[in-house]
Amino acid sequence: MDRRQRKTREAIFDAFIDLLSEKDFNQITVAEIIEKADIGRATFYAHFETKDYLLKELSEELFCHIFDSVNNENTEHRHIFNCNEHDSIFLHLFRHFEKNDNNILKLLSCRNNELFLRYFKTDLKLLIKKQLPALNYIQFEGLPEDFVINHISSTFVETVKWWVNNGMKESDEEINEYFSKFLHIK
Amino acid sequence: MDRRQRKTREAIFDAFIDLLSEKDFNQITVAEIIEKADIGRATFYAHFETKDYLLKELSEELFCHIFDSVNNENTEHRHIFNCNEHDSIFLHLFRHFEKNDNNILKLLSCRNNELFLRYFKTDLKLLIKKQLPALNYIQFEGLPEDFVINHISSTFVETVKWWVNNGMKESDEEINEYFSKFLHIK
DNA sequence: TCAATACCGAACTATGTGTTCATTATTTTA
DNA sequence: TAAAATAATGAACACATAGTTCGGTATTGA
Repeated sequence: MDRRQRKTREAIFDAFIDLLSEKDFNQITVAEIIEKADIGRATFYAHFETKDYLLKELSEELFCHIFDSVNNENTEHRHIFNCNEHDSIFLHLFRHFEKNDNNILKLLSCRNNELFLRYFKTDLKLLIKKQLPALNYIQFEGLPEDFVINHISSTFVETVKWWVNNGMKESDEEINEYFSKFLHIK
Repeated sequence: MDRRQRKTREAIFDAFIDLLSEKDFNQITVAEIIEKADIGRATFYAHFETKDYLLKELSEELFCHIFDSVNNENTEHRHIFNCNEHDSIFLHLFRHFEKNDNNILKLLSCRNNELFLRYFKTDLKLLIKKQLPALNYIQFEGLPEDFVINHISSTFVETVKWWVNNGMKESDEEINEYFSKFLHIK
């Protein structure tokens, strides 16, 4: 990818994230984005068809390495996040969030960002579906699998939202305990 | 209220509900609403400041009697819905939904209607908060009350959404069983 | 060096929002 | 039932935002 393209793309993402933490997605205009990113109007539309696609691509970029790190879990990763192979994927995710190494938290917690949350849940469900056999959800036996996955995913997202919106006073282990209590695991 | 006002208001609500089951809230224009409702533009704005307020007032109207019937539960109500005083409030709500006596189901299940769901959850939380002592949530002891209430409310909404979007094949008792399994009650 | 291409910027069309106001129709009340 | 009050009409209006177009300029990669 051309360096100019990379720079422009990055500038748009940065401006957009800034604006998203200030106001609702629907209230953000393209004019504001390009002004903050300091690029031309035509340039914006050369990169993103609409504001919706911008959010979609930003989401994918943000989710990419956080989900990948859980999927392709390896020794290096476990060392960085100080966890062992028996920790649940959810604790891994909470750890990632607490480290706040990217802008994902800012977006997960801001008001009126349901579209972003929907994208997050979609990816999270795929992850849960893959890991489902590893988790012992005997207490949900008899319920349709997609129903259970949706429940776990929703509960996780709601837990993160509550956590962030309450100032993240709890540690990653604590909030994982809370979450586990809801799902009755371990 | 003037009969003309009532008629106009009703026409707007009906047109709006129709459009909401066709497309996203954000994609609906005032022009479409007034065309379907067959009223003038100025009339619309005489009734509702914005499209957002329209949704808010519609929501309140729809929620009003469903939540009231649970709150001011009496013999007549129990007779109509064939339930006894020990049934949980959630079973009551599932019963209401299965009867589908108003348009609430249409709106709860349609895509991209997060604003409506947020209003619903807000009212539902108040109801749950009131009923919380009656329910025995010992398994959630140690967790902040608002966190627990949010969890119950979210789980209920997700259950209803899944139920409706899967064709409501389950009976009200069955879906209430599913829901109870998630919350580990009874 | 040079061809490709990304950016610029300004103008333009199109669409939707919300307001205004004089006129007409309906309802309320005295 | 007549008069006053109120609601609806419809068309025009100003305004904001979206998304496009295009000739000129700057940057890049080979």
